[in-house]
Amino acid sequence: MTLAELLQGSVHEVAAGLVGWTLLVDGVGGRIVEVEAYDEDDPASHAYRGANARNGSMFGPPGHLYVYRSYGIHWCANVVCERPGHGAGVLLRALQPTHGLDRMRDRRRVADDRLLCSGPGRLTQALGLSGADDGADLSRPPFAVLPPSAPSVVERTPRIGISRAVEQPWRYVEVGTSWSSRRRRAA
DNA sequence: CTTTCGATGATCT
DNA sequence: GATCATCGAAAGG
Repeated sequence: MTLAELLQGSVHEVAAGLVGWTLLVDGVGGRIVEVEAYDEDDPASHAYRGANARNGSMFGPPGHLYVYRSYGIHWCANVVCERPGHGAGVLLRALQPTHGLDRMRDRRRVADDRLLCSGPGRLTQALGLSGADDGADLSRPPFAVLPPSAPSVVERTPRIGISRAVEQPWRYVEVGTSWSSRRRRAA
């Protein structure tokens, strides 16, 4: 399976399928363990009300990045999906760091490696992503997206930090990971 | 341990 | 003027 082949599917197939892949930026990154799907006709999606100056890359070619500023402070990154005439993407929420740990620690300055990439804003900071990367093609350097060696077990939960369509289970997390943005609550 | 709240800027109403 | 796909420090229990 190549990234281009995975991107042929629906936003939800792409989101679930991306879990376990490795994302690298200039050789720095890790395994994708948590994402969220933002589909067309999704009130929580930035693309819901059509294209604007911020979300334009969501309406561009699949396999590119949509990077936006969040709460005026952080950057968040999506993988753009193929939805002709609409905008859709998969928000990258957490990685299990595997490559370039030293560079990530330099950028993040946190005591615990668990905090390097466990959140959409943390992830972009660790990888050095910013608005300059909005629209960038993930199939070309300095980016690399590598398939997993074995399939992951993925669970669906409601998405985090939104106020519309809050009950849709469109967050995809690798079962058993300790690198997601939220630890599983005790039962 | 949990909850609250400020930062900060683009977009929406 | 309000909201927001967030984070981290501070305050409370």
